[in-house]
Amino acid sequence: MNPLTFTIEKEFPNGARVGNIQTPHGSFETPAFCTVGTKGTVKAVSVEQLQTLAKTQVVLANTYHLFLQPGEGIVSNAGGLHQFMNWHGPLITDSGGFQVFSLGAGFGKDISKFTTSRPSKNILTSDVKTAPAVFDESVLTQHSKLAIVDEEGVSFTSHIDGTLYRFTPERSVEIQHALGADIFFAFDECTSPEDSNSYQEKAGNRTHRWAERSLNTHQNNVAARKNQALFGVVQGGRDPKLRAWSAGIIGAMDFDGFGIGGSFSKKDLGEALTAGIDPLPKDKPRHLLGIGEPEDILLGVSHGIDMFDCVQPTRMARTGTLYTKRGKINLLRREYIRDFTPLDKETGGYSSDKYTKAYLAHLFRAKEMLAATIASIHNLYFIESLMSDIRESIRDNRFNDFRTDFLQKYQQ
RNA sequence: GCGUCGGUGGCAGAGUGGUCAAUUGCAUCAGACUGUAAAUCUGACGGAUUUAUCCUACGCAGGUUCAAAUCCUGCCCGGCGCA
Repeated sequence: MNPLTFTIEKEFPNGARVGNIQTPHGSFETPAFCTVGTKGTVKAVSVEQLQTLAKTQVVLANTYHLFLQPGEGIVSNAGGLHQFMNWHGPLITDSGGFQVFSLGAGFGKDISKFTTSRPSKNILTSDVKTAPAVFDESVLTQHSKLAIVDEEGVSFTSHIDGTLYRFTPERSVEIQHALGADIFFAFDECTSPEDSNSYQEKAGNRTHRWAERSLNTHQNNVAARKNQALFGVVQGGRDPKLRAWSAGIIGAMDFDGFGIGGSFSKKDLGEALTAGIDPLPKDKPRHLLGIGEPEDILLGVSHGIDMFDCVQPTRMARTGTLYTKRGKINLLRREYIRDFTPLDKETGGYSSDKYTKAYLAHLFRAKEMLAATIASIHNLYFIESLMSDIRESIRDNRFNDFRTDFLQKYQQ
């Protein structure tokens, strides 16, 4: 029995599609936004608020973080992550592959999912990418990073206490089995957009081998196979040819769905999607990892992406920025101190008309915790509402118009 | 009244002869953030500006010195102690 059923309700050739995914913990409609709850909590927001106020469909947690704290054994003893965190809806875990990048090549460099327009400082050249024959801890300190990759896996220095740990594809799958999410990801290497094509190819090959190993480990666990779906992750960097290559190889493996990983420059996301989605099987869900600005979601949907996850709505919320139909606003700006209008009347929903900008501006300035909560609920609802509008528009054959209209107002 | 310690930029608080328009924190202003090392980080923060420099500033007024927030004198104000 398959733990995941993906039903496509309507789709356009090589384009947007609407459907739903059933998991052992309920179903969700696609295209879907997966709210990120890295450490088994969506920062500043309770599960009850997610359900009733933010209209959250799916939550995504992180293997690396939960492994470090509290450890997968605790979560497993609690009865799995659903039980532990009291989220009984669809749940996903990410493999820790992104941390290979953010704590490794991207460490301290001002780059994460996208390159910045600013010239990045201290770009390490390919020397650091040379895997040592025998792993030596000093390599980490030598290059001031917390993670380093080799063929077998990745060695991490915990950002919490400096302890050295080792992740392999097998270990990542084992931890994710213990966490027990409905969907989880194969362990991959998220590469830097500043890596050369030859490195992208080398890392891609390794990610493909890791995908195979992740898949084997999962398939050998009969119990886990019944309850958990495994997604493989496409890499390939920014070159469309490499994207297509990686998608062809990962897409041919027996995964339940596919993640599209990597880090981009703003302008080549579209190309990467065009090249990287086509080789994937049409009947399986595609998840664009770590992307969540409205304009990027719309772009992804137009290419046939079914799932997104992103830190952006909650992180922005915590630092004082709200999404509105007319673009993002930073509540810490002087102009909102005396702005007694609702947060975003046009979006509707819980926080949009119950609280004023002046009140939230006050909470942020006073550093009250409730600021983060209200703002997070607002932003999450905004994105959920956008996803819902997107689905409706696909069903009604007017996605392109919707996209144009939305962006025109949003980017004015 | 006597003694003593002190008065520094919006606030707190360093500095105790030149490298001081003055460390740092807070506040303020602006910016960044996309599979969360993030309730975080970056920049600006006396005035003018040809961006080189000039002007005004460390309670007030004088003085010493090539040079004073820093030393001296007087005054004003505050804390503490004794009367």
